[in-house]
Amino acid sequence: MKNITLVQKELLTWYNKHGRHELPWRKTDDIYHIYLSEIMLQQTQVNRVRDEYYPQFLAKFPTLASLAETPLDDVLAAWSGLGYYSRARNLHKTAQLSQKSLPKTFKELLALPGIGQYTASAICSFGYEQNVPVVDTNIARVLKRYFALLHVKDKTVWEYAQKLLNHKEPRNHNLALMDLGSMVCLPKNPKCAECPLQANCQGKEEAELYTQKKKKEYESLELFYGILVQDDKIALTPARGNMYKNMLELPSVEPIEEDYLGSFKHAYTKYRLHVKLYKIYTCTEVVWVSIDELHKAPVSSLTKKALSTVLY
DNA sequence: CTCCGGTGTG
DNA sequence: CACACCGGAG
Repeated sequence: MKNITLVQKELLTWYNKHGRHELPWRKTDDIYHIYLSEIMLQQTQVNRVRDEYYPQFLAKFPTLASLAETPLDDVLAAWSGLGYYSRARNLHKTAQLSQKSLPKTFKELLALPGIGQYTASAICSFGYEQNVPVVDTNIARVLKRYFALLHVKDKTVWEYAQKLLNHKEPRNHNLALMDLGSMVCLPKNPKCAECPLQANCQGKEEAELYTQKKKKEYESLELFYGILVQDDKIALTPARGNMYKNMLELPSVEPIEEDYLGSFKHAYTKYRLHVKLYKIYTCTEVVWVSIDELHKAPVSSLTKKALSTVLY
C-alpha cells in the first residue's frame, strides 16, 4: 500500500474534527471505567450505554473492588434491561479474579471471562495506550472496503489493521477508524462523500459486498406466565434455563382460559415470543419482590414488559 | 418486522 | 465454524 503515512494523517485530521471525543469513557484514564464501557458496548448501542447504564452502574459500583464484593444479584439488577446477561456474570467474575486492578497485558486480559480478542485489544489501546491494532465490526468494515478484502478470514483483517496502525498515535488512530466506521462507512448507504479515505478506497463502488450477510429464520414460541400479587409484592421465581441464569422471572404455568389476563410480544435473536399472562393462586419456589423495589431486582426486559402489562 | 453488534460453547 | 445469546431504534 502506498502513502500510508498520508492516509494515517488524513484519518487523524478527520478524527480531530469529527470524532466522538465527548464519550465519557474516552475522557477518563480509569481502566475500570474503560473496561466497563467496552463490556457494555458489546452488542449494545452507544446511546443507551452512555445515557443510562454506564453512569448508573458506575454510581452504584465506582471501583472494581466494590464490584467484586457485591452479590451477583445486585450486579444483574444494575444490568437489568441491557440484555446479554452473561456479560454481567462475567464482569462480576472478572472483578473477583482481578486483584485490585485489571492486568496490563493482552494475554492476561484475554484469559479473563467476557474478554475476547476485541475487548482485550480495546483495553490495551484505549486504556493503556499500547501500540496494538483494534478490530471491531465497524473497523473491519472500513478495512475490508478500503482494501477490497472480499471473503477473507478475521485473521487477515487483523493483519491489515496491524499494517495500517499508526505507531505514533495508536489510540487515536484506532478510535478514528472506529468512528469512521460507525459514522461514515455505514453498513448500508455509506457516506463516501464525507470520507477522508475515499480517494484510495478500493471498495466504495460496491460497498455492500463487504457487509455481513446474515440469514434469518425465525422461530415462534408461545409462553405462559403466572401472575400472583399479594400485599404489593409480586411472586417471582429463579430462572430455570441458562439464558436468564441467576435472575428472577415469572413462574411458568399451564394456560387456563378463565384466568387469562393479557398478552404481549417479545423478541430476541431468532425467537419471536408470544407471551400470555394468567392469574395464579399459588407458587412454588417463590421469591416475593416488592413492586416498589422491582428496579432493584435482577429481571429481564421480558419480565419487565410482562409486569408492566398487568401492574398499575 | 429489520437492523445492529462480541464472546463462549460445542 | 455454527450457533446461542438481548433489546431498543428505525
